[in-house]
Amino acid sequence: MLDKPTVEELSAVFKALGHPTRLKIVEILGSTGPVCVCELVGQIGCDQTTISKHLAVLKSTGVVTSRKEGLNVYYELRLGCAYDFIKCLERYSGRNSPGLTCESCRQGSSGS
Amino acid sequence: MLDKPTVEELSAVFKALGHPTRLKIVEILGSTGPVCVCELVGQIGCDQTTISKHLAVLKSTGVVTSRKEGLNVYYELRLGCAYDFIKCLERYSGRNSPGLTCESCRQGSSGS
DNA sequence: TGGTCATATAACCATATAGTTAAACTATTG
DNA sequence: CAATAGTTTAACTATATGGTTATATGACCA
Repeated sequence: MLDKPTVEELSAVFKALGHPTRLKIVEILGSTGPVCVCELVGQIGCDQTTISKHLAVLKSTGVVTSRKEGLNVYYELRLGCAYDFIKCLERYSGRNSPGLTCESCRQGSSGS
Repeated sequence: MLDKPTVEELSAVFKALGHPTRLKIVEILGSTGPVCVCELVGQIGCDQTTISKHLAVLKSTGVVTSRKEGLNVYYELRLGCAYDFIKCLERYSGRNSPGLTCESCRQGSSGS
């Protein structure tokens, strides 16, 4: 049985996603599957140590997992849910949309 | 047509949700509908000015809206999507679950 | 075993964030 | 119009965060 996470744990997930670089990482992982750090560095164009620190944040909050393969470390999105939510938000942009709820996310989620 | 938000705008939404108090606010708004500030203060047990500042963050990122009614200001969840995602995450707790994706969020979200 | 590549960690600094207190609005009531 | 209630804003301080540089770890190869 899964014990319900505390609000602190939950908000830590949001916080982890609350940085442009980390969000880009999640988008890349979500759209292309597991990639190694150097690949992320190449695509995002940040310093390697910066990416590495961001990955550590994502990993510590359970958003991604990692596995070592030879010299490389491959990161994979664990919280596919997050990617779905991002896609959801992208359609319901910040200020332009009057709409409240994203139907494609809503489904069996209404039970308390 | 809605223009796709930038990754900065998107991450700002996550960042806004990335604080325990703000997440509590969203949970309350999501589960009970619009409430006034004093109600939130009562339920959460923070200083009123602190709540007010958190509400400003949520509002500026488009997560909630507000309307004045007499002396009170009522806040309402605009991004129902966020509440769904929270519920989703609650079922797929941080470390305990091996599962990757929350089916109740996933649906028509896969198209880029 | 020494060198090199991919990644992670440590130390440091500048900036952002959150909480607190005090003061300012704003709308209602008398 | 004064007093009051609900809410917001401003100013301040302590702490957290993010980026940078330098260094460490760990795996592969000569």
